[in-house]
Amino acid sequence: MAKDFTKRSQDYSKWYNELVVKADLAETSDVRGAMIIKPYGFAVWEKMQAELDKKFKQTGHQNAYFPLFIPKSYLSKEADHVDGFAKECAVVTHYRLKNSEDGKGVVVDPKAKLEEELVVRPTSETIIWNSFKKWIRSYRDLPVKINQWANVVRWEMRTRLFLRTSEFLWQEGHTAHATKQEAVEEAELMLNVYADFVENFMAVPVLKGIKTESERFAGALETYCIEALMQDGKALQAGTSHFLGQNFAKAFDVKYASKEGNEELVWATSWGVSTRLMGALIMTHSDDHGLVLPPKLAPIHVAIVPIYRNEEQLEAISEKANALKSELEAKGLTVKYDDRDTYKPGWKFSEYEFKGVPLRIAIGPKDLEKGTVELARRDTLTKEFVDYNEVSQKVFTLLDEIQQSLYDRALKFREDSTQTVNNWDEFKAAVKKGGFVNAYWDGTAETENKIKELTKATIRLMPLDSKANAEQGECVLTGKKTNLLVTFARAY
RNA sequence: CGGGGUGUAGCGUAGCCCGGUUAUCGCGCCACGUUUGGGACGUGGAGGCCGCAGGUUCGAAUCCUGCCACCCCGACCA
Repeated sequence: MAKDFTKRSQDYSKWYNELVVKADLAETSDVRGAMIIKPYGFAVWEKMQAELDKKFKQTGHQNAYFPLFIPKSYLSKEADHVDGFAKECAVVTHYRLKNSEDGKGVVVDPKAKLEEELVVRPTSETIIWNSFKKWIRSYRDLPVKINQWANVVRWEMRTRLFLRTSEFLWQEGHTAHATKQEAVEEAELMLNVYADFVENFMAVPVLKGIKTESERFAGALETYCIEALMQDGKALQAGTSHFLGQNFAKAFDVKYASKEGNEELVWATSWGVSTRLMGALIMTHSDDHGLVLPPKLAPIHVAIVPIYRNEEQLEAISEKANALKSELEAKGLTVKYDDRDTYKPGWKFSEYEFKGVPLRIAIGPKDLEKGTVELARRDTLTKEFVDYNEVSQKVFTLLDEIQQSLYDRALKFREDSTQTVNNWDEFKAAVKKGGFVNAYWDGTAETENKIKELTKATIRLMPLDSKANAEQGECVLTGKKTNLLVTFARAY
């Protein structure tokens, strides 16, 4: 399995592709750009969903479901929005097939052309706001705070498993508020929910900030984002939250009667994270031995492998293993006792290692004699013998430790990979080296584009409070005085 | 959608330049036996429209044309 597995230093993207497939997370499908998420990969995604869903509900949101198909005319109601997505929309034009003339298959029935073509949703603002219009009459109907778990389609030229696929899974939150302040607070709140989740559950440290105008979501006034740094020094946008102002309320004519009896446009937000988080997870923690999963997202916390020479030994070991399994499961862990006799222990060790199972316990004849087990941790690849009576406690301690140490390790990597530069030569060298590069920027799209052209680096984010920054510096490209100290990187 | 590369068994490959018996090897798979503290070994077995469609030829995995898919590098993006 991990034999002939590409090392990160040899070819990082090959390493990633092989890891995703060999760890049984996902595979490519016959449909261009679309992926098949396999049970093991989906189990990780389900853990992410479960935690996020809990957080959304705790912050007052309700789940709902809106159609996959959006009437083409809806999409064009908000000008910036349609501009942003038009180039990557799949369109449904017909609703029926018929047998082909030569009898060898089916063809689209030209008679079954749709009056109005349907767009497969690239995101759902328009169809949701079309409903909000019907739902919202008075200030008493506000706020409306909806989330939906769904698939969306964005026709991509180049795709990579989890990182960019034509169809992907995500959640999209859509809220409507009476005041600007409330909407801005909502967008900021959800950004914090994401950051909290990504850092504490995925053990992936993130920077929080806002996007420049050119990187902003199509139709938003402000896009808040969290950015993570991958091991190859490239940044990955892990989640976004948008303050949409009144753009969609205007486009869909969503007004409410205020307490004072005035007719007012409502204020909007939307926010989402996708299966792309799986890519962030993989590229933050995994190593040349395969996947590394933080305990909070691991579908299997502990794998127990018996080592035996005869049936008698297996029985004695199984008794101990099953007792331990029950004890750990009673405390909420997922434990796999792998007593298959079709694979040898060494093979199983490698398999669980490759699949990122945080802890592995081996029980053999020597352990039976000494009353111990061998406990191995995935993140450090270290092993130790532990008294059987203490192993349960030790497992919990170690899982916490692994969760924390993965985060600490990733944070240290990010800090070591963050540079602050003051002039163009330093900037070029820093971007070439990789990682986050902090530099002053004069605030113009022109300079931003020029920098992107010259170095492939983009502004990943501006600090949340950048507008309040009193410090002055010189733009790294133009030398103009500016107070905008922003973070650049090459990005996924 | 531009430039480059690759398509041979589930996976990785030899053969292709220079056309010619039954398409090579490894891994994996199946059966039986021996094994089991870091990817076991033996014996036997199954598995191929040589990416697809045309063409050249007595004869094509091999030569020609077109198409498709995947990978890498650009443009676009979560």
